[in-house]
Amino acid sequence: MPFDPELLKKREELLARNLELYPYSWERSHTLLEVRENEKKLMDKDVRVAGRLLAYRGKGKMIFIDLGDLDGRMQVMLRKNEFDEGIWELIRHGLDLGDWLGISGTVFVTRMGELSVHAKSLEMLAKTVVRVPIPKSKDDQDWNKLADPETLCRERYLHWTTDPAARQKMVQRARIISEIRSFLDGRGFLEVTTPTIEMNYGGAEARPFETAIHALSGHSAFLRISPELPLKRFIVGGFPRVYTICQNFRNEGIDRSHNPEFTMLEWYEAFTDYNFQMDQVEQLVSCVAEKVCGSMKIVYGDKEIDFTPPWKRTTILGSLEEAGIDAGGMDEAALREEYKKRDIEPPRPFSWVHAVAGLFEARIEHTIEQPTFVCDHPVAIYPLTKKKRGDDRLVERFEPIVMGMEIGNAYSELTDPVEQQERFVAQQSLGADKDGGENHPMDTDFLKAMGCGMPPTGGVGVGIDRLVMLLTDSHSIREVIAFPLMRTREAENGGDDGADPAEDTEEQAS
RNA sequence: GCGCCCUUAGCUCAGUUGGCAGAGCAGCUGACUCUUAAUCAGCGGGUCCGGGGUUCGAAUCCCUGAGGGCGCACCA
Repeated sequence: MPFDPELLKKREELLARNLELYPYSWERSHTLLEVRENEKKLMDKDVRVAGRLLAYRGKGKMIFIDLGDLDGRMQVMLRKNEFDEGIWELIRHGLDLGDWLGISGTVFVTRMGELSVHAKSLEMLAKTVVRVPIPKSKDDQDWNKLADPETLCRERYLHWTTDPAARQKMVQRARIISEIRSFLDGRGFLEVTTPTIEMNYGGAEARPFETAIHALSGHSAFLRISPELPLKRFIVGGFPRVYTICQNFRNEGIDRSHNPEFTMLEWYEAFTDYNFQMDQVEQLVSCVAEKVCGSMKIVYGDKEIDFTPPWKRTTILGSLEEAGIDAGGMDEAALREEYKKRDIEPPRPFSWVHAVAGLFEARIEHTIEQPTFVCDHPVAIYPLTKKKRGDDRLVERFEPIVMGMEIGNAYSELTDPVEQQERFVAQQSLGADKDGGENHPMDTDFLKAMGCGMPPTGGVGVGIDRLVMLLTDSHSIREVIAFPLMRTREAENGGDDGADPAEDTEEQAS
């Protein structure tokens, strides 16, 4: 049982005294922050405030409590001679840290100089039956602060309840998404919705989550790995500027910058190429940073990141050359030597394109700190991109990289339907060569759509979670995703059946 | 998937060489009408992550399972 027996008992006793513990509503006049911000105007005036009980300092016939709400905290003073006996009894023995309370009273300042509410009445808005680990704090120090990273993620309501900074992170995330919308809406983009469940998946190189549709006799279906192909159908259909903000699902690794389910922004703009979109990305991100963080220069860990345009622009081959690796002038054999010389594990299958991409990831990517566009990637890996003008080995693609993290991906989108078909075929044979044997399905309907005529288009994807990480100084994707994926806890019922399931799976596997 | 580490009261953590399970905060009882990590006096609180083993004796050592953290691999 998740409930605390002592608190359950207390709840029963209070209910038996005809006290309302879970009322239907409560009229609040100000948030705690509003009271603080309007101190002068509200001085000696009546207010009705509500919040969670965060601290209780009893001094016999006079009690001070602290209430907290979304973004504020306020002291409340209660005096015995100003309450009925029954309510005073509730105040003395019925309150626990975590309870939601409604206070009506007068704004004043204590002799110690603290802005407070002198309570005239107190009402219980929600009696807790779980011990909420409210920390004590003074200045910048905290005591007994919930610290177990597992609990913080699994029981996020406790994290939010006990840590204002964790709540603030969610507020910042919402603001960032809101500012992105208003930026794109302001430039004439249409926000559209694309399917989460698809009969065919595509738009990225990733293993999908597979499911089954009962209504279609168990026909297999997939969770979207990218909204790219549906969005391009919008372009074909005559919408020149579209975007979506959606969850993508990739059945792959989980670590500090990867969650199986993550939020993606993608937009497509007809009649533009990747050069145009580079300008647009730096404008979007710098604008959002300024609106949400108050400046284009932000702090991340012990570094300062400057999002002020223009950002540095480089290429895969150019950045390798800067690092003393002339990959552009090397053939496959020379690249193989380079891997040996630098003791880097070579990609498999080994080819010029994979070798170049691999060298960049191993040697360059993590060293990039300030916002940088890395352009012109090897062709074979990116089947949805136009070839680089003047170099058939490359495609017109860029990735904005900040603090070693890819925060996006953009193309001059491939619009020649016949070349698209050829690239899909080439990608399939490439997939068959890999040890995973991962094979992407051919989306012939998408080819038909492109065959109907797709205007020149620049497309951009931005990983919202990673952008939020940067703008909120978060160093794990779990800090900015409200409910990150966690393994379920098993064998909570006890018993000695712990070993059996493992044996079963081993048998099935062999 | 591989390696290393962690799991003790509601929370944060001690726990020596294998020898009665500990502290602070929270909680309970009492005192206190301007406190603010309130203070003071007293009290209660445990599946030491689960299961098995070694031992006269296990939080501690061994095996095994679960969950978590970090690193590696995977992930354009």
